[in-house]
Amino acid sequence: MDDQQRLMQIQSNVAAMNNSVMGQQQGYENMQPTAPTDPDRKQEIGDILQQIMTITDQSLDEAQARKHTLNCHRMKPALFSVLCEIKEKTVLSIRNTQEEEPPDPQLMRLDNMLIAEGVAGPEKGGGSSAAANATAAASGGQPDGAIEHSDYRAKLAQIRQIYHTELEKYEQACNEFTTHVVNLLREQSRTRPIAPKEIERMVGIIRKKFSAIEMQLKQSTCEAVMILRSRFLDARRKRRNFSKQATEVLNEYFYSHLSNPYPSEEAKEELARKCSITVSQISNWFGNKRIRYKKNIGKAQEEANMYAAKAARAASGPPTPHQDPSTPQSTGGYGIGSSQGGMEAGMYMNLNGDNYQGGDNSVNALRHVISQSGGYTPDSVASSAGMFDPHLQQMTGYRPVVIPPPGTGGLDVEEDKHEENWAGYIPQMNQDDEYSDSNDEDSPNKTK
DNA sequence: GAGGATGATTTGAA
DNA sequence: TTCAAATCATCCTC
Repeated sequence: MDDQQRLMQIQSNVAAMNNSVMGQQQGYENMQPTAPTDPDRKQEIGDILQQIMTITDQSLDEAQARKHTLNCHRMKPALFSVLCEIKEKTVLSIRNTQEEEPPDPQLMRLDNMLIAEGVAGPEKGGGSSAAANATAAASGGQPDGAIEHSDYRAKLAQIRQIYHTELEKYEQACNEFTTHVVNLLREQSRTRPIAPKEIERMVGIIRKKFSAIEMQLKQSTCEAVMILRSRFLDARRKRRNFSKQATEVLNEYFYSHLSNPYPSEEAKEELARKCSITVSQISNWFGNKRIRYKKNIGKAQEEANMYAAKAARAASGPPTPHQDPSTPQSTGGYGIGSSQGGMEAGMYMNLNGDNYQGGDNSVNALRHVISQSGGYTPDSVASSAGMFDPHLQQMTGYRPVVIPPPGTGGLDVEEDKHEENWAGYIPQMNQDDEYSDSNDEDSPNKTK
């Protein structure tokens, strides 16, 4: 509907309502020296409306003067109330067409993310705690991790602060602007019909505009957090070798449980504590170790020799004049005699799973270590001076060994569910032959 | 810088 | 979920 039509409608409404406003007009008429006739009155109302319609086309001073004239016009209250009524109807019809909009899913997603990341809502662990976990995993619990973590937290705190500052600014600006517009509308309501609902609607529009700006801010904040996070997670890929001591501990465990190198959860946790790395890193390490052991069994056996010798030295320990023969010293590893709940001290096993009551010398210790490492019989140990013979690198013949007797708690490893698969990779002496000829390519139990 | 070593990740199977 | 295997990415040694 254009201005002209609206004007016509208002005029006809005014004409129709003329009778109803007559009562009001009576008072004014009494105040006026002359009472105009009907056509004159219509003309007058038409003029007033025309003036209202064109008031915006005039200069400020001119409009101000016109406004003043209109305000003082005797017909003003009646006209004003009619216009208010019409306006009210219009506003209601607009309002009715405006459905209550459901919350924007995008905004909800952003809000949820910001809360989860600890940027919005109360300051809590959120993303920073996730970061802490990831950093711990990345750094292996080493001090560097703490540095990275604090760095991440500092940056996240910075983002949080910027976000809240900006949000506050927007809210303040929104409130100021709303107040300004409301005041303006109230001011205007003196000269033109403005219903409270219209003001409400205007406030709603302003808030909507500002919430759109807020959404942009939230989006930018989310992006900043994602960038920070991705940088942080990229750092996770930066590999750091474990400390020498940690590798030693892990290798000792591996070679002293060579028959079944699958540490239980408890053992993993204990190893993780000892090595200052995470349980998942322990799992990774054992996974890699098993694969690489299989792939390069020759080299692995050299390493096994080394650790066997080392364990033997540790087991024999410094000479003690009155050592109890029934309690050989711990290997220092996680197997027998260790604090890990392994087999009782002095209880060793041979290939057949028989217990061997150990003595007090290094041969016994070797028996233990080697039985743990590869399941050599005491005899074979003795014949090979308690070490993996270099020939072992070429050795053939692998079969399951070292079955812990029931009820002993066994080796500190998981149940033997993997043993069958792994058994094929355990170096094993043929009990009839001391060891196979290194060049015996046709040996029936060749290395896989 | 090349190449091996090594920790982490991905993928598929059980 | 855990594991094996393959692969990636980085470190380390020469």
